[in-house]
Amino acid sequence: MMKESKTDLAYRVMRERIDSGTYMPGYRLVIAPIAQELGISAVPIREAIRRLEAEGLITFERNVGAQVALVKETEYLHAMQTLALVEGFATALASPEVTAEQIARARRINDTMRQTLDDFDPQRFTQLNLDFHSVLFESCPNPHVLELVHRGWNRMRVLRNSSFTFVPGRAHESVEEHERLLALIESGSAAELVEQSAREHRLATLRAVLARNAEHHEGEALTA
Amino acid sequence: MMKESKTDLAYRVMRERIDSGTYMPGYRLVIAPIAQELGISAVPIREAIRRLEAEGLITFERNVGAQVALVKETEYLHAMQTLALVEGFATALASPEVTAEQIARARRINDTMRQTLDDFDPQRFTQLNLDFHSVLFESCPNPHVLELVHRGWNRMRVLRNSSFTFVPGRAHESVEEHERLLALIESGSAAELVEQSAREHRLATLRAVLARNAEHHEGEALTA
DNA sequence: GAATATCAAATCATATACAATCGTGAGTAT
DNA sequence: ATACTCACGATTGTATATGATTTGATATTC
Repeated sequence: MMKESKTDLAYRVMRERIDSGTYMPGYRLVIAPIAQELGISAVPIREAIRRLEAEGLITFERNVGAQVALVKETEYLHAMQTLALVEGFATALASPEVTAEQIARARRINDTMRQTLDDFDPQRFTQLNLDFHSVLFESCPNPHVLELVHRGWNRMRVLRNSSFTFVPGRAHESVEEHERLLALIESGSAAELVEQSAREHRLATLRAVLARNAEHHEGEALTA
Repeated sequence: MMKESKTDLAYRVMRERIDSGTYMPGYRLVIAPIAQELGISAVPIREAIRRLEAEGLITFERNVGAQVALVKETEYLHAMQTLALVEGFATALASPEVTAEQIARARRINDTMRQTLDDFDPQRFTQLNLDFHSVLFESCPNPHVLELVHRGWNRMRVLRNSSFTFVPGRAHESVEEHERLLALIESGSAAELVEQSAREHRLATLRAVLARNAEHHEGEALTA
């Protein structure tokens, strides 16, 4: 087994900290202290930062440095819209290839989601949601599209500790939509229908979050 | 005016050489000689390589190095399929915002394309095609989607000097489809219709290339 | 003769040292 | 008070040197 490179180590550590919220959006990633803490030099840190930048988790400015990406409402809208697009397509591409076993597995996950609706844990629900869709994506033959899906998920991860958290009231509908989506795939529906349905599923979540935030800040109107 | 950083210089030079075909697909990008030639050290070269990798123009393997991306037929299919997806969506998003001036500009470009059909130059036609769609994308409000479009174009650029060149016979249809697309946008058609139409436009090109290559190699069958 | 071990050259990976650049705040003129 | 300049500290950018890994050729064993 090959030892993990320093660059990969730096990437992994920073990535974990962004995911866990240790580095909140806006946090400045200063190279020198991180290098000292990890006991490695600055160069691998720089390369890891480039990588995180390419994935959109952080922003980088020349001679100024890197910071965990800040996400404004329009940014969030655009990211989710894009995610809806690629998830919808990935689901449609996978649809004809999905096996009965995968359907069953996805349905089990969705049942678990339904059970957790009583005492709701956003973190856990989000993870189960990822698992659910991951099962469907297993059969997607186009790795490019899957890569874009993962990019989108990364982008969302940064927001877990921001104001764009999941809307509890939305969870019920989400579970029902999952069920309908499975039925659609099971019955061998046309790709366009599956794509449309999966896309709409994500867009509905987007609209729920935006509506909640609009109430909360009672500020700017927005066109979904 | 800020001086260009060494990393940017290295990126620009390598990028140009990949685009122009000086570095063909499969060409190994060895750091040391490039550094010596440009009169800079290895570190900026490495970072530029990371960036090119993130954009998908080159592949990189640990302790082995980088080479200009090789694209097999299935790879090409997936990349084009993805491009069709994001271009279609970008066009649909832009559609309601497109101005009469932009329509006129796009139509002029398309007219130029029609004129070049007589003595056909793939390189020039491809460029005009990019210009045409770029005009429509000017109004696209979602920068994420636009970024994905550009990623897709980068991916295609590598192929200019491979076996996946444009099919001359396809050019005529392409010009006509452009005209129909403009009419659709002008008449304020529904987003779904525009998206479907723009996506299909790209997929038709994909099918033409695949069909040509299938004849040429008369080898493997493929499911478009 | 085929498979495997050995070694050297090429290349990548990282550490260290120093140069270039940027942001900030004190000081000064208006 | 405001705007401007400048110098300093913090931080990034790059060069050089050295260590680590891969690869391919050659030798060796069975």
